[in-house]
Amino acid sequence: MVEQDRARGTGPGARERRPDRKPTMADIAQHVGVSRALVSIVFRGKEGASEETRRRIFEAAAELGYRPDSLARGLRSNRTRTLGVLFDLRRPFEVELVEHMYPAAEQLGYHLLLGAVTPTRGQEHVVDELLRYRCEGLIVVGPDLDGHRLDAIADEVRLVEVGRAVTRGPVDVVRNDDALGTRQAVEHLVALGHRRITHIDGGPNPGASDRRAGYQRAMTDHGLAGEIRVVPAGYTDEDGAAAGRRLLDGPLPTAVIAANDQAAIGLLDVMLRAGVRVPQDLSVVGYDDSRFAKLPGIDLTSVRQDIPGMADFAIKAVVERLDLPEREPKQIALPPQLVVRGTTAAPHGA
Amino acid sequence: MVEQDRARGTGPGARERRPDRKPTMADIAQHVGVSRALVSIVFRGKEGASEETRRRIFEAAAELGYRPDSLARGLRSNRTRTLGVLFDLRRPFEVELVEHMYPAAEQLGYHLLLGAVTPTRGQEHVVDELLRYRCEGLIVVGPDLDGHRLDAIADEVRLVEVGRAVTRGPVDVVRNDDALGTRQAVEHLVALGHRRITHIDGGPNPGASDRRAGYQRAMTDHGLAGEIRVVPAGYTDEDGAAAGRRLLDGPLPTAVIAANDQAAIGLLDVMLRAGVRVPQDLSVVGYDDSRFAKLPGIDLTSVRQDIPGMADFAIKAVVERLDLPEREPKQIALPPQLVVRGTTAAPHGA
DNA sequence: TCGTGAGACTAGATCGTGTTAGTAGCTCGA
DNA sequence: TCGAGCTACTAACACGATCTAGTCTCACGA
Repeated sequence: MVEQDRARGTGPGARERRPDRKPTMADIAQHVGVSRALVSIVFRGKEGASEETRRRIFEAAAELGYRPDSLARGLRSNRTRTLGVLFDLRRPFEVELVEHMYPAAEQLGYHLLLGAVTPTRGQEHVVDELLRYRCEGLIVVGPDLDGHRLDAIADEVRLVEVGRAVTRGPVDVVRNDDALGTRQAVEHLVALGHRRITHIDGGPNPGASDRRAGYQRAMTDHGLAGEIRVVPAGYTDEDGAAAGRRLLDGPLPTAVIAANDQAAIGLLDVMLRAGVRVPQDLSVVGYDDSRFAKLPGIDLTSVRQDIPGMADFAIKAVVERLDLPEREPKQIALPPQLVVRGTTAAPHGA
Repeated sequence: MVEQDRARGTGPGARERRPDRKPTMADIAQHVGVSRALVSIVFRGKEGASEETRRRIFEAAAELGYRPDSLARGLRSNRTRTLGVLFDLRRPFEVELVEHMYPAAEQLGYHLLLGAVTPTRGQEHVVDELLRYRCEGLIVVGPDLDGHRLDAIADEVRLVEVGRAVTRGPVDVVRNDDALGTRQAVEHLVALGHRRITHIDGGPNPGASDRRAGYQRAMTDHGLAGEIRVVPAGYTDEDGAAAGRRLLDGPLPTAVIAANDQAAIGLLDVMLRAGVRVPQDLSVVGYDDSRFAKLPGIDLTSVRQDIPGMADFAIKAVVERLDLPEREPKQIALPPQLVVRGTTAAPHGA
């Protein structure tokens, strides 16, 4: 049997396996006395092996400490069942998103290959790395790449973008309905009796323009177009603090909606130091419902993005396009939810 | 030439490459008119190819959009140059550690394969997955696995543990010198004039017992053995808040050292609500120097672990053991650094 | 007795690369 | 003229799995 000769050592002492080499299917085959192909059949759960043989093969595998080789499997079968996820480790929002992708992928029988963008590794670099590992699909969280580059990537692999508003080409897109989030914030405040509601703007950051537009439209819809006021800022503590100092120069509004939690926290700090009581003198709403918002000392009313929903959609979208190659790409914006905590209340005069 | 016939289509129209198949070295070889082996030589930068041929091969590769296949490469060469990293996505400390591992690995020519532990994927599961991808080394951050299991893993692959205090077996270990951190905190407070310094304990959590021991020894060394007081708590906001409420029942110390930042923040909140001024009435020190500590509204004095140092050591340790198989495993504890912010000051009476 | 079909199993090609052993062609010195 | 030693290159096997196209055995019906 040529098959069996391959497994090293037909000479004396052939029985023992080399301790420095990891066992392969050939080792199991030899141990059980069947062909390598049959071992493969058993491991893939295909029919064509007797119950008795299945049992013996599994036993031998356990005894030898066999572990299937993903590289060989992927190479031969052209199906790695692997999805690449490109994200930024420094953004807690993205990390949380990734965390929720795991169970979704697992349920559909796919693995996740994480590609972290860091200061030393740009998105371009990470995409390249992921594709070398033969990901079948790619999920790009918060893409920085320009449209042309993304088109080129979509040409090579199924692509899903998370968090980008406008896209063309054969790409699924899932994002938060940012405008709806600030609208919810406005409506919450209006219901409490507020009218003088100011928006702390997020500048050029992702989602910021939609958040601003949502604020403006909601204000207008409630007959408060005359009260619209937007203070330019950004997504950092410092941006929020600077905006807070600017607010203190003039007459205070009764409520502010910040573009995100960080900015809200920076603003909160400035206000508290200036003796402005929150929520009695000023209501504050953040955006993201981050871990910071939940801290006992902060307890910030904030807009929560549907992270599990986005993760789930992203995974299902790639897998669907893998299974049904001609499926049309979908673009979806999931509704966020306002989480009311301690920084909002009825205005003083109400 | 048998070699060239393998590249599909020797019949009419053979020139065009199939758009649905990714180009391989064989395609480049055919395009340039050399053997596949030579293409491999050029890509690996080995000698044995003329400058002219090198140039033509690189040109063809660029033109065809060739991308080396990591699976095939790893399979054949038995060198994946990949290090598996097992960590918990929900722990910002570990995420930050991983972030710093990237440049260290890159510099040594290794890739990182991230294996995230989540509620649905235990450490055992993740280790298995990483080994299937033929990682050459494994870095386990905050291992939960018992010693026997880790020994078994160390038998299959080079292993480095991050953050575990005691281990045996052929394993490198890098951790923070937790005891030194609390000692630094004690010395900072003593220098400010404090004597009644209480420790908010971390319970059974990783590092907590060392932090407690460091506190106790440092107090004793400064002749304050009689002032030692330990309040049982944990690593969460709630633990810290509960400890704070207990403290309020008796006479307050002038300073507390919490086992981590979260607990410190929970405690801070309780104190501020109770009208205790920080740092005038009570100094508070945290541990970890997390993002929370840096928030403007919190501004917590805290002990910073040397995250870049730990990441660097972990990567270098695995790679060294890969290059020099007989190198003795090292165990190291890196010194932390106290970051003084706004929650510590001289005690009231001083 | 023979053909047929199903069940259990195997041989050999194959995925894309790395690697070893070799060959063709050239120059050079004896 | 020969062999040695170089450079530039090629053929063929290997890695560990999957997959196609079989083979062998046995039972069954005609």
